[in-house]
Amino acid sequence: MSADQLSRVFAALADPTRREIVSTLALGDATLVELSEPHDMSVQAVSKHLRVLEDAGLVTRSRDAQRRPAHLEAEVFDLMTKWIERYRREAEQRYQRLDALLKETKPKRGAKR
Amino acid sequence: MSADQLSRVFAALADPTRREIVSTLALGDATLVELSEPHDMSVQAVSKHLRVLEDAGLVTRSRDAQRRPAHLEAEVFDLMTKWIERYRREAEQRYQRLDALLKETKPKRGAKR
DNA sequence: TTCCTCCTCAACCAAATGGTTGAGAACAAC
DNA sequence: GTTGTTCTCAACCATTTGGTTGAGGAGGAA
Repeated sequence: MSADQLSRVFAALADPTRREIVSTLALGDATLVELSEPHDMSVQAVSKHLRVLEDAGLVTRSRDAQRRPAHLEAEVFDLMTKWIERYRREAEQRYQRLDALLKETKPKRGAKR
Repeated sequence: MSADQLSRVFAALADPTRREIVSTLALGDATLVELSEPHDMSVQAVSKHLRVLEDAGLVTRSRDAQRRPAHLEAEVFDLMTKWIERYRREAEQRYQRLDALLKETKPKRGAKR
């Protein structure tokens, strides 16, 4: 929906550490310390990454005593794929039209608006 | 392929201005000034955005006198969709397995590695 | 109670990001 | 030639980002 959320989702996945977190969570929910173990950085740093994923709506967190298990929200991926597919399809169609055109005539691309 | 390029592609699309540029280019190649007109910022600023898209491999540029028409490269989108689809599918499968499991027994999630 | 684990908050820092202005190269047109 | 357009480069600035350390709250276990 909002351009803002789309921006946050793309920005969240632009970081390799956060993509690894996502790939871990795809295998099952996990706590902060569990998510931190594979990474060579402080727990606080991973906590910040998790927060970014949460703000983007890619991750939700529940409560289990002092633990806060993180859970991957797969639906948000659809936001991206829809956006991507739209422009990929347009670009491909345009490419095919151009291709067809080239087979007939030698067009002079009129650049003006 | 490289995690680096994937990071650059996601980062490039995290900005609304750059997404608008992509959506414009999906309709056809365009020069810098043409791309700048709709945006309330300097040509140099748009040039920087275009550079980011270029570095991510989303855009290529040709040469026409002093003009440098930008062209959208649709193939790069596949990089993203492949990455996304992979984890979306995993997460969905896991969800369905968990769902099936819940219908049989009451499982205690063993959090330890 | 005391102790240990999990997590968060705050302050700080260096580097990257997104914008600006000004100068100038390359080229077409007059 | 001069003039105007397109684009790039460099310097600068404010804000954001991605990390650190230190302190401390909440809660289970001894």
